[in-house]
Amino acid sequence: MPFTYSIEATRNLATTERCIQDIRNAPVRNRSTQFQLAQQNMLAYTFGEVIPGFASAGINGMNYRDVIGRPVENAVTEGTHFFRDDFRVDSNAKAKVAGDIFEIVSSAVMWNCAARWNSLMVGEGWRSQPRYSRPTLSPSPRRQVAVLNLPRSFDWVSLLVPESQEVIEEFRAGLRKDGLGLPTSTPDLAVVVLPEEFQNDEMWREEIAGLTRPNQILLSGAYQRLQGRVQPGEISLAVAFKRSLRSDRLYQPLYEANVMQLLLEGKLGAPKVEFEVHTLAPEGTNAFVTYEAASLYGLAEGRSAVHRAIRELYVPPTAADLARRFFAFLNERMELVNG
Amino acid sequence: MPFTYSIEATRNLATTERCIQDIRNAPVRNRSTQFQLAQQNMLAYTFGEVIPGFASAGINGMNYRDVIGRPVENAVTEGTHFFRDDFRVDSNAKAKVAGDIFEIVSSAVMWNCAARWNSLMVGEGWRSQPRYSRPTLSPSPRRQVAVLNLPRSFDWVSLLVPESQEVIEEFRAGLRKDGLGLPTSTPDLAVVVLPEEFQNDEMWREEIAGLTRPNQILLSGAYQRLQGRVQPGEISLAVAFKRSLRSDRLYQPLYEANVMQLLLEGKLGAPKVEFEVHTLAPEGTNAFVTYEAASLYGLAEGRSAVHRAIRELYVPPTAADLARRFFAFLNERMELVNG
DNA sequence: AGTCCACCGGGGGACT
DNA sequence: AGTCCCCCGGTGGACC
Repeated sequence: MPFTYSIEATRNLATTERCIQDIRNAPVRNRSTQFQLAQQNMLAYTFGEVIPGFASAGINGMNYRDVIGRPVENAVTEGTHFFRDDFRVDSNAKAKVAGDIFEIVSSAVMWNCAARWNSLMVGEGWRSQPRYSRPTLSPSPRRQVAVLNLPRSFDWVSLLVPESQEVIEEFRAGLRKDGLGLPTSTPDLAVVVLPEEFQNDEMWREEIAGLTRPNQILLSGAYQRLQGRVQPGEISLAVAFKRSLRSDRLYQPLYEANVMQLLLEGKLGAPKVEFEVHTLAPEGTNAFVTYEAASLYGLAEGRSAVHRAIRELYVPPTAADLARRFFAFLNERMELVNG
Repeated sequence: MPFTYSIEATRNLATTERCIQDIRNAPVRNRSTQFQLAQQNMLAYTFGEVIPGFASAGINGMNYRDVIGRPVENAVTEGTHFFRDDFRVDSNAKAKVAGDIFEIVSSAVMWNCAARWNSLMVGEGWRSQPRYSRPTLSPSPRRQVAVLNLPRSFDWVSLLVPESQEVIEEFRAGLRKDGLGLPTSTPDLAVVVLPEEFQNDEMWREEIAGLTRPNQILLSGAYQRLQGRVQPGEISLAVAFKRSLRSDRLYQPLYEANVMQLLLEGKLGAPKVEFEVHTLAPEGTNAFVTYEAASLYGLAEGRSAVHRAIRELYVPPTAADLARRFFAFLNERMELVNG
């Protein structure tokens, strides 16, 4: 399972493990798709033994856009190898898969950061390979975190402890009388304080070696373990991943950040909700301006401590930069948690 | 310029007027586009003598999705005629053009509605062809409206009179001190009260006969005439057009409606801002739920008159339905304007 | 010629 | 097998 395409590795794959699935004889109803980009196989192929930022110096310091582009590149090489001139995938297929890969790989990088951080927090010291500077915050098992890659269709409110969900439910019940609502959806990823009952579990301190299918399932299913167990102030960071930007595609995170701030800060007394957006291709400067928008709830309340809805639009140059930045964030933000 | 593809009509077009432009020998830098869907030519071809809702009964009552799909259909027919197997356009090209056509044609329907409405308002009586039921509001020249199809990159604040822009600017100046902002963008269309200085102009009462290029320019440039001349309470309706929906593509209108409500209702004392979304393919019911969201500004203020940010997600069955609904809206909303 | 803007439909996977 | 979810890149035109 090489990061760099290998004809030998490809040859050894069972057809069900290949990156390209030929569905010309088993078409999906109402679609003309001939070949599918098997996203999970692609991740296992290219990142089966590699988590960027926790791999070789070459990969850790490689342009992150190129790293994220590699699975599609490898898949296209495979498809061309097996199907020659017949091979074709729609640009929308590549777009969909590239977007998911950016999200899943970045989540894996942050998962490993969290594992390393947690290991420091329980007093195991600071792992040295690959080298990142040691955080300065004084270690405490209560300052461990969980990185949750949230699934499609998720509702971040379901992470909260029942009492907090109840507060939100009552608020909504009041709105419903007037035919109103305040539906919540989700960021792509949430970093939360690891609940007390998990603070001795080793799994939260184990760095994964690659995105094999079992590891994919571990990461994508992790959120289920924490549903109903997070205090409002323990949602430490929310992230939206967008491989590239368009001016019309900026608003789901901006709106959701506003709603989270209204509910968590306004109704549940949580500290500032940190919501950021990651991209590899901002395409101009307009997005940075859009994301200077003040959080509407704070504005309306006329509070003194008004802040942006989106804390930052971040363009990771390399996986190592992403990791460094996340460590720095944890070092600062986790000070809020009593050690 | 037929609504139904005509080989004769196509044959008579100069190559610059054709719906398909062959750019294989003049490629756009960094693009692989071979044939362009000349959107403005397509509108002139299919709708050059037709404004749905103001045309024959067959077109007025035709499934609006099919009406809106016709320009691309005709263009593909033309392209296949001239270029046979060489002809290909990316689905993203069709997507872009179909979206713009939905916006421009719907704006034209509403433009003609406004013309008919205005004619009634200045005492010229109610035009009878095609037949729509006569509004009941007592006519007044001050109750005329302008339908503005707003361009890309627009800022709706620029419509407002200088005093109101000044209020917003001061509010923003306060935010800027904290590194914050509250940028505004735009709905696709705004219906505003026709300013006094235009209330005798005939152009606002003239129904257009079709989307010839000059008429396209008239409609798309109309907003320039009203910039700086609209009172905050005179933005009667804002519309976002989305030919089809996806759950991630709902939020620009939702967010912008919230910002408009904060600024117009909250800072400028305007009555309820009516912002709606039109689509031809909602794809499930989720969007209807998302758009039940209460306006965040009203919520935070704890005002009594909280309302939805988006008043309605509307799926026009036919152009005639769209026209009828707009007349009904005007009949109700324009009562707010002193006659 | 170059840059920016905002359009949306074809998607792989989760779930039923 | 059917439905839903949320991914984004290729676009025609405006403006420079």
